[in-house]
Amino acid sequence: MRALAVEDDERIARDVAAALEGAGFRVERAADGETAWFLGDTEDFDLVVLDLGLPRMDGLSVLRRWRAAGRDMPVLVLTARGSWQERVEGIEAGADDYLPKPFRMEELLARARALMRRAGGLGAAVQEFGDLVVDLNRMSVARAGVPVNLTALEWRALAYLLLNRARVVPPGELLEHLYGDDDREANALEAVIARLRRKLGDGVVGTRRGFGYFFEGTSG
Amino acid sequence: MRALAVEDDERIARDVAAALEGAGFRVERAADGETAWFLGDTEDFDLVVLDLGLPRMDGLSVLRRWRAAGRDMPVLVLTARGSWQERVEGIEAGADDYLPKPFRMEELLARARALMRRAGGLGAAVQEFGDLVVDLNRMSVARAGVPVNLTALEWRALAYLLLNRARVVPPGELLEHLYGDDDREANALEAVIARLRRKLGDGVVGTRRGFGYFFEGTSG
DNA sequence: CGGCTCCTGTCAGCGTCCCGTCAGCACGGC
DNA sequence: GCCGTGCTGACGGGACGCTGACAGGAGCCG
Repeated sequence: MRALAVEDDERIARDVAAALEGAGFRVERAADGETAWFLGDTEDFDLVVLDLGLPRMDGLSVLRRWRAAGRDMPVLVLTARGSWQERVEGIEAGADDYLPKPFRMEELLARARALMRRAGGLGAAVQEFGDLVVDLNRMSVARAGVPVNLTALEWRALAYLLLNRARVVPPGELLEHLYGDDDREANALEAVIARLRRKLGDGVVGTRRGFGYFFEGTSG
Repeated sequence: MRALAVEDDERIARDVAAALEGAGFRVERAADGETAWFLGDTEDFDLVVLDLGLPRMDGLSVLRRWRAAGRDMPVLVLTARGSWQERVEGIEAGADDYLPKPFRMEELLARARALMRRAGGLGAAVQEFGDLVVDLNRMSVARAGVPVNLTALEWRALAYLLLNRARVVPPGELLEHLYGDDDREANALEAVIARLRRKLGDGVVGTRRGFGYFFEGTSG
């Protein structure tokens, strides 16, 4: 599964690429319209995430050119919130779906998978780690076949650890991801983790004292 | 393959008819609403291209009457460019797609083909989920054999959840899909969902607190 | 034009479930 | 053994979502 991320804002581009890679895509990146157009025209992608405000060639023009040339891969367009005009133009230009900014990475992934499913491909939404089964679309989890009901906050914490598996996530980072503002006591996070652990059992969320939390792929 | 071209501007009508004939359709023409309605009601067409601004009866009324009478042929509506409102009304009235004027004939043909593919192709217009039967062409629903009368808004909500089954749809996304502008209170959506549920019974529309709504394939 | 029906957004009230806080405890490091 | 870090159970305020009622408005019909 190959994806093309077209976005000139370096920070957003990095996040999008990381999220897509975490979902199993091999990701190519383009920071301007001409590069994007060239890549999309000469190579095959299973998914394109396309920002509209691009240097050198506007995103809509890029999309129109692809469509005119018969390139029919699913394209997810990033638009400014509430700008329905952009949306209409996007749809007319051949976009398959649009996502208003700002958005959460999980939502981007969910829509991307929905697109690919519609396109006929199989959106690999279900990931397994030992006896832990995670459905990123339904936002549901099952342990040893038993479905586990997570709240929104718990889910987002787990998903973040999942996307950043392979490294230890500092509590401050997790706090910022979950809330944004930092008005909470640090203990709030600990409470969330505790509830997560009680629901999921051992061997899922680990602690590295003094550093942070991490996802244990190997279920005990 | 028979097509009906409804358009009062003689020049455009001629072009549309020519394009459709070039694509292999046998084309009938109507220049006013009443004639169009009569033809569409009494004869079978595989495709209708419908302009909105018509003498004697508005295009939207024609469309609504057809749908009310159970005529489910694919209808491609021609609207003024950028008229978001017209588009929404058109879809609510039962249009399958719309095309903003001015347009290139190739685009009309492309959309027409896409419509027919959707209507006749394997995209099985009738889908069943347990004792719930949904006809995507007729825009009709039945539960346990009993037909359920949905309003335009309710239908679009259900259809969107259906199209995006396999994932949880955030309320903001559903709101945007239903309305486009964001002027509505969030509660409007809850009201629509509540009415949907009352009509359909349990086991169709589910809620995931903090995330959104989803379609439950497993009817209880 | 006037009356009727149906649709739908808004409002207020209510129940349920979150989840942040607090206090106390367990454990590891030195 | 002491301290600091992190974990846990309990609890209460509050957010979230559901529902019934109501009114404005659009369409339809006479």
